[in-house]
Amino acid sequence: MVTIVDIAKKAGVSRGTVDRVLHNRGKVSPEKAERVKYYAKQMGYKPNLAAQGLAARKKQFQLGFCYLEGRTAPFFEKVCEEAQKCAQELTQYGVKVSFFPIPVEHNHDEERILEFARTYQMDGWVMYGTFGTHYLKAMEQLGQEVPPVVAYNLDMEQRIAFVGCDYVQSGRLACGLAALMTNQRATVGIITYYEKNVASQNRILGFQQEIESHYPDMKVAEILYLEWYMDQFDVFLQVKSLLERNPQIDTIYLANPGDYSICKAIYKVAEKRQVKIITHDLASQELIEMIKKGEIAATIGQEPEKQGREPLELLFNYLAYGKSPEKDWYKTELSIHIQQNVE
Amino acid sequence: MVTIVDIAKKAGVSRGTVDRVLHNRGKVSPEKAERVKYYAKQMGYKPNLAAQGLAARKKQFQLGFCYLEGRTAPFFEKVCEEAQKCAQELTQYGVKVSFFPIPVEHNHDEERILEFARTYQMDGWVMYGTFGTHYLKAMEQLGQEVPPVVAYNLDMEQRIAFVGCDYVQSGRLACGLAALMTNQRATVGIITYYEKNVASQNRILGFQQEIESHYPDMKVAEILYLEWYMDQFDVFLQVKSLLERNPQIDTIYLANPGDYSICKAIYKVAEKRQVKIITHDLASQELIEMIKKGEIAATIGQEPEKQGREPLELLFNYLAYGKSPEKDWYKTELSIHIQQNVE
DNA sequence: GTGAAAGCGCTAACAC
DNA sequence: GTGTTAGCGCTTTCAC
Repeated sequence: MVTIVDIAKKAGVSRGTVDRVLHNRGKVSPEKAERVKYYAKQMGYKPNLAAQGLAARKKQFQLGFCYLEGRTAPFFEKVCEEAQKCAQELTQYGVKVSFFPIPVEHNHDEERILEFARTYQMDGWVMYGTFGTHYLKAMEQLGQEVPPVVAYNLDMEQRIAFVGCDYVQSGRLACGLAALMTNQRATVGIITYYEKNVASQNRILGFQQEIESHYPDMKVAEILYLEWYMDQFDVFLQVKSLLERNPQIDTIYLANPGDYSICKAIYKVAEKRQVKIITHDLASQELIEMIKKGEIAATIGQEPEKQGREPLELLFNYLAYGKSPEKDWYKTELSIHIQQNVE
Repeated sequence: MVTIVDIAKKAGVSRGTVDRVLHNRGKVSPEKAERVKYYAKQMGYKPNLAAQGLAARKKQFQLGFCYLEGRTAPFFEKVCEEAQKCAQELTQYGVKVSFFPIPVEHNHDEERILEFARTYQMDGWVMYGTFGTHYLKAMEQLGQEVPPVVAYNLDMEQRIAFVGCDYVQSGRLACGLAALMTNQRATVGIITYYEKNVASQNRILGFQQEIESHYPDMKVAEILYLEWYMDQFDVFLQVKSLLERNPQIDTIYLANPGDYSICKAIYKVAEKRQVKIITHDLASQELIEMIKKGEIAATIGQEPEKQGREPLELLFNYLAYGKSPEKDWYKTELSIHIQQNVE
C-alpha cells in the first residue's frame, strides 16, 4: 500500500509538501507540485481512511440534520432513526450532529425559516428538498454564504448531492403491481393527499405513463384528492362515494398515504368489493399489521435507512476529506413488500 | 469521548494495563483488572474504530474466501464481486484476502477437499455451507485446529456466524406472489434442479406450508425434478409434458434455477398457456432481460452483495478487534423484482 | 516555500 | 505484573 511518505521519498520532498499538494492547500512551487501529483497518480495512491479519520478528530465539525415531524410524516421517523445511529458513529471522528425537527405546519413558513437560517450556523446541512429550498432562499435574503447542503427524500437546487428515490419510477412500479394482480386489466382509483405535493404528482404521472406504454387494458377511473382537515370518517365517506361513482374499480392506489390512519377507512369500504390496495412506504406499525393480514395487498419502499445515513456520510466525506460526492443522485431502491416479506 | 488514557488515569494504572485488561491478554493483578473494567463500563468506553483500524495494520491477517464457480452458479458471481470490493477496502487494514473458486464438480470431492485443507492455512475463512462442512470434516481428519469460519448462503455447523436468507420464508414469499397474481387460486407446477439441494427443498417446503396455512384454493399440481445432464431441449420437452399432464397449471415456480438457460425453454412452453413464471435471484443478464420483457413475472432476491461483504467484515472484526458477531444469523432480506424495478 | 515535529487513539514489543 | 515507548498514516502547526 502506497503512503504519503512513499510519495514524498520518490518525489524528493517532505511529507508536509505532499499533503499540501494533495489538498490544494497553501504554497508549493509548481514543479514540485507537478512531481508530487505525477507520482501520486503513477503509484496509485489512496489515502488510508483509518488514518485520515483519526486525524480528522481535531476539526470538530458541526452538522445539522432537518426532518419533517408530525402525525402525517411517519416516514421521516425511520429516516431519522438511522441518521441518529450514523451521527453516533460520527462522534468518533469528532463530528457533532444537531437534529432539527420541522413541524409540518411550519414547513413553508418563510418567516420562521428566515429566523432559522439566521440562528443556526453549521459547517454543513442535511435537508429534505422542500425545506432546503426555503432555506437557500432565506440565506440569499440574508446575504449569507451557504454551507454545503445534501438533500434527501425530495430534490432541490444547489445541493452537493441528492439521496432519494425516483418518484416517477415509483409510480410505474405501483402500476406494474396493479397489472400483476389483475391480469393486466385493473381499473384503478387513485387516492392522494395534497394535490400539490411533488412526490405524489410524480408517482401518479409514472402510474399513468406506465399504463399508456404497457397496459392497454388498464385505466384510471378517477383521482380522488383528500384534504388536510379530513378525519377518518370523512375519508370513509369520500372513498365510499368514489367506489359508488365507479363500480368497476378493482384496485386502489394510495399514492400518498400521509397519515396512515386513512388506510383503515379505505379498507373498510374496499373490503366488500375485494378491491386491492397498493400504497407506499412501510413507516407505521398500523400499516405493517394491515399488510400482514393481507388487508393491504402491497406497499412500495424507498430505503428510509439509506436516506438517513448516506447524506450524513456524504457530507462528512466532503468536509473532512475534501471528497466531492461521486454521484449527483444516489438513487434509493424501490422495494416491494407483501404479506410474506414484511418485517 | 472516552479514551483508553482517560480510563488509565481514573484507575491509576498505565495505558498498557488497560489494554491488557480490555483484551483479556496477559498478566494483570485481579484488583487492577477489576478497577479498569469498572471504570471502562462506568465511563461508557467505546474503542475508537479509526485508531483501532490504524493499529491493526501490523497484524497482517490472511483470510480465505471460497465460492462456487461454474455455469450453474451465477449467483455466486454477484457475491464474489462484492466480496472483492470489500477485500480491496480491507487492504487498508493490512488484510490480505485470497479467493478460492470451487468448481461445482469438485464441490463434494472429499479427496480434493482434504488436499485443500492440508494446503491452505489462513487466519480465518469465509465459506458457503456445503463446502464448509466438508472442510471441517477434513480438518478433523487431519487433526488440525480449525480457524474461525463464517458461513454464507447456506448454513453449517461450528461457524461463528451465518449470513444468508431464510429459504423456507423464501418459498413462502414465492407462494404469496403466486397468490397475488391469481386471486389466490393458483395451480402450480414446481420445477427444480437437484432433488437433494437443501435450499431448493426448503423453498418448496415453505411454498407448500404457505398454501396450507393461507390459501385453501391453491394447489401444487406436480413437482418436476430436472437432472444435471439435461440440455435446453430436454428441459423443453420435460416442461411441455408437465403442462400436458396438468392442463390446469397456471403458474410455474422455478425453485432452483441453477443454469438460467432453462428459463427460456420454460417460457417457450409456458407462453402459449399464459402461465406466470416465478423464480429466484437476479444473477444472469439473460434473466434480467426476460423480466424486463415480462416473460418472467417475478423473481425473488436474497441480497448477494450482503452475502459477499458481511462475512468478511464479521471475520475481520472478530480477528482484529476480538469482537464476536452480535448475531448468530445475519438474515438477508428477500426482495421482489418485477418488470418495473429490475436493475 | 518547505521541512520537521506533534498528535489523533490504540496495540504490542520491550524493559524493569 | 506493570509502565514506557515506538509506530500505524495523515493533518496541521510552527520554525526556518
